[in-house]
Amino acid sequence: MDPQQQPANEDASGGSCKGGSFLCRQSSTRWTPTTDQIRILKELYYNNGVRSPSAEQIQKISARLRQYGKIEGKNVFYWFQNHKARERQKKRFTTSSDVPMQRSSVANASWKPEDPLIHSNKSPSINHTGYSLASSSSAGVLPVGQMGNYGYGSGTMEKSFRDCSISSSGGNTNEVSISHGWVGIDPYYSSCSFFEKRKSLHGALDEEQ
Amino acid sequence: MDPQQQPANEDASGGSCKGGSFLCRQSSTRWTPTTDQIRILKELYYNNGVRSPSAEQIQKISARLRQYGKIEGKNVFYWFQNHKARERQKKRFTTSSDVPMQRSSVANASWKPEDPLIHSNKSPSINHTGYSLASSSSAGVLPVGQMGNYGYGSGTMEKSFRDCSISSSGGNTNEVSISHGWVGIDPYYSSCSFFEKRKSLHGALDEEQ
DNA sequence: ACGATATGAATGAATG
DNA sequence: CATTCATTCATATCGT
Repeated sequence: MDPQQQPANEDASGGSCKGGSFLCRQSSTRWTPTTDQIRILKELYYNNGVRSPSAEQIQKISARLRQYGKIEGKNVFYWFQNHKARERQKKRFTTSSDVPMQRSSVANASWKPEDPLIHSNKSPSINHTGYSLASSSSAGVLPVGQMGNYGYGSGTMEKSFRDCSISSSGGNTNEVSISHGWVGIDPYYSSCSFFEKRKSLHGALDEEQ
Repeated sequence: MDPQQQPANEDASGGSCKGGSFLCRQSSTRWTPTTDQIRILKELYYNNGVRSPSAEQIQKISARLRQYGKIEGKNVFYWFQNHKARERQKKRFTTSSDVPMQRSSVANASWKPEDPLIHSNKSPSINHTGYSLASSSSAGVLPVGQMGNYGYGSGTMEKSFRDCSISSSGGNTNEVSISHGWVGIDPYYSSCSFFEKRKSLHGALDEEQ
């Protein structure tokens, strides 16, 4: 497995606007998360219980993930939405109105293969904890203890922690040296800058900050 | 009762190969529908107009199909998704150089007459029972036929603009449906579209670069 | 054995 | 939040 397609170069906009004629649709501009980005996202999702990050959190997260490749806020937003939705959906298909039973047998082996396991080549004893979005920086704020709600049902209260500053310079979180480099901050230009972002979502937008 | 009524014998597909043809022994990862399963799926698709079964239907369908071989909910789900998508895709090309179809209201049962032809096995008379999808005792279960038949559009429009038609059918409805966002630079662009403004993310999702 | 095609699976992006 | 669409990847199967 490891469907991770080849190292997606972040140039992303590579193809650019399907040249040819007007009508520029950033084709192929679908964000392709890198393994590291996915790893982190899952960490946030499972370890931190983040399910529907708020605008601020989204920004922070995306900022942090940007270290690993191009990414925008909406990507993070959609990622969480999808991940959550799919998890639920899976349950919906498999779990038929099953009465509360204790046997833990048949209830699984159905949908998602669940964590694809991002096997990075890290040492067997990694433990790069403290990666919680919230820790790493200021001394004061610290993870408010995860609401320990992995089992869902917490959906609405995930706004426990507050500031998640992404102190990039701490030089701390560098727990694993990513293998294939290319990370870097690439100056990705959007060829089609006409409507690249400011107007992509629903077209509206605004002023509000 | 024994909900776990899984016909163990089917397992990989061993016994299901009664088609008298090939395909026997393929323990691979991916689900390989048996001829019977395909037959039924197509029946549902074409005869019943099922295109996007909902969770419950999926459960029922998969339960029924399980008689013919191993199958899980997700398989059914994906099957319909793919079938629908591919049919559309295929048609997209077929209808490419044709008169601008007027796209009348496709609000009726009329799945295109193309492809039905389910070449089933040699069995001269298969005769699968009627519809007994309903497996539970509870009432309410009925033939899965939920032909909603939303035509979606055979729109052969250029790319993927969903039809932005304001239902103007003669009058039995007064719903104005518009929503699509995305400002395009396309010639057709004119009506539908625009803001949705949901004040929750947009501002945040968008980020400065 | 390959290469082409069909089709299952996965997931980003949207819409309602 | 549920549902749906589009795209792409992975693999099975078939043709030559």
